Amino acid sequence: MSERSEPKSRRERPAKPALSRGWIVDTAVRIMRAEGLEKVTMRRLAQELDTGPASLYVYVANTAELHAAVLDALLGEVDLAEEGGGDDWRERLVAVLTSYTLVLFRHPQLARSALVARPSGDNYLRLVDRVLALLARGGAPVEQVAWGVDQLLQTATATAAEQSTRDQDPAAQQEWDALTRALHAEDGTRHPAIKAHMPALISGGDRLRWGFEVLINGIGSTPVPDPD
Amino acid sequence: MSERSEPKSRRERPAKPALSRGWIVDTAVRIMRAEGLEKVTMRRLAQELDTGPASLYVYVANTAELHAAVLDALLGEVDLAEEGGGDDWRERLVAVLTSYTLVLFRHPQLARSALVARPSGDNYLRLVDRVLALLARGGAPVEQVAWGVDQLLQTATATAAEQSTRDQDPAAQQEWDALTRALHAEDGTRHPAIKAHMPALISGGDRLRWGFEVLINGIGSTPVPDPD
DNA sequence: ACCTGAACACCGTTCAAGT
DNA sequence: ACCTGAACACCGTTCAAGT
Repeated sequence: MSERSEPKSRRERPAKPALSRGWIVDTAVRIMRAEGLEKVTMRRLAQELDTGPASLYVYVANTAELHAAVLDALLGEVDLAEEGGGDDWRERLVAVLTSYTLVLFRHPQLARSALVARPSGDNYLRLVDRVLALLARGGAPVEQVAWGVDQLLQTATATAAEQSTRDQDPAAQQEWDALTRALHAEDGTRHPAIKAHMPALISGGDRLRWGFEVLINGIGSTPVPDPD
Repeated sequence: MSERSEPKSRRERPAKPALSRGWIVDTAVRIMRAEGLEKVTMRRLAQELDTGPASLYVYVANTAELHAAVLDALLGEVDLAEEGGGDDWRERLVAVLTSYTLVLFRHPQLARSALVARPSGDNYLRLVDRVLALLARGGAPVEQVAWGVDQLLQTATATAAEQSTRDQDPAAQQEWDALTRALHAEDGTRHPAIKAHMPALISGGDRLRWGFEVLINGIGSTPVPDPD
């Protein structure tokens, strides 16, 4: 009874919480999970938080910074493969990188923003530290390990950015279809090498894993250039 | 005299050319060179072509397709290293990949759109064919060569996408500064591996070349997985 | 077939004014 | 210090109507 008589405005949105960076980012993550990153706009976010867009600028510098914060929050889901399994560093390393890639896969457009504005948050640092440690177990020189981590994470991010948008965006799917059609139509007069490599050029298979292994092998066997 | 008496409208924009896909793309390239890809919008382009935005949709499906067309036009600038130099396939391959990366570097935001909507135009096919042919000279199995090309071009594209926006976008620069600061501040308690690899983690040097060499070595020595 | 004006449904960001 | 309404300066895309 007394509940029924409460003012309507108090019951609709129970105790609108005070604005804060944390609350803003949490809300942004929620919108992204439900509707995708493209809906995480300042205006939409403000609407969700029951305020005007200008209010958000007290806590967030701009849209890019907001997206970076959302990304770091998500990196908490990456499995660092710290327990279980054998002690094969290669297997563990591939597992961590695959986990990272899958997280980005699940949240499509985020991978693209990761390529541009590299995260510098806690979760990203943990990931970098872990990949460094595993790679170092292979016995490669420190310079190669240090530069290699960059390459490994970049490949993972780029792969996710490429694939993920393809799944969502029909236009990107069309572009890919156009490319495979162009490759299939190749008669070998203008592009003999494409013709010669043709079945494999398009074939599936575990390219992600192969890509990581290529890098791990290459990193271990390629000295960094003499700085002179 | 007779010139002076010509109607003003005829002299301002001499013989406004008929709309066509080719003319639209050329104009888009011009705007991009002068002011950057972010200014290549349907509305701005229409304004430049002296028409309304709706008219463009007769020739171009959407903004993404327009950007893809601009990208392929630009790939004409890539040096395929077809003459001169020794006949060291590795050197030539690195030269082609570097040229591709530099073209994307010069036209920042384009690299990002290349990652998402892969070009399927003439110039892209020529590039793929050339990289395939050079890589094949190394004697690696066809499957490894075919899958390797993807990896090489992806790394080049991703590197350009990463670096390039950093140069332009002050926000991206800030993110990078934040990351290097975070790495420097590392005391080793939470992230021992970062601490251990610290000088090299941030050092300069020819990372682009090293990255290509890592891939070339890895591609040659890593068999593709058994498909079973 | 090609072209267009006008509209729909949005954006990010700033700034003067309020509490 | 924090918050806001309102404005500025844009977007992509569609559609009915014209030529």
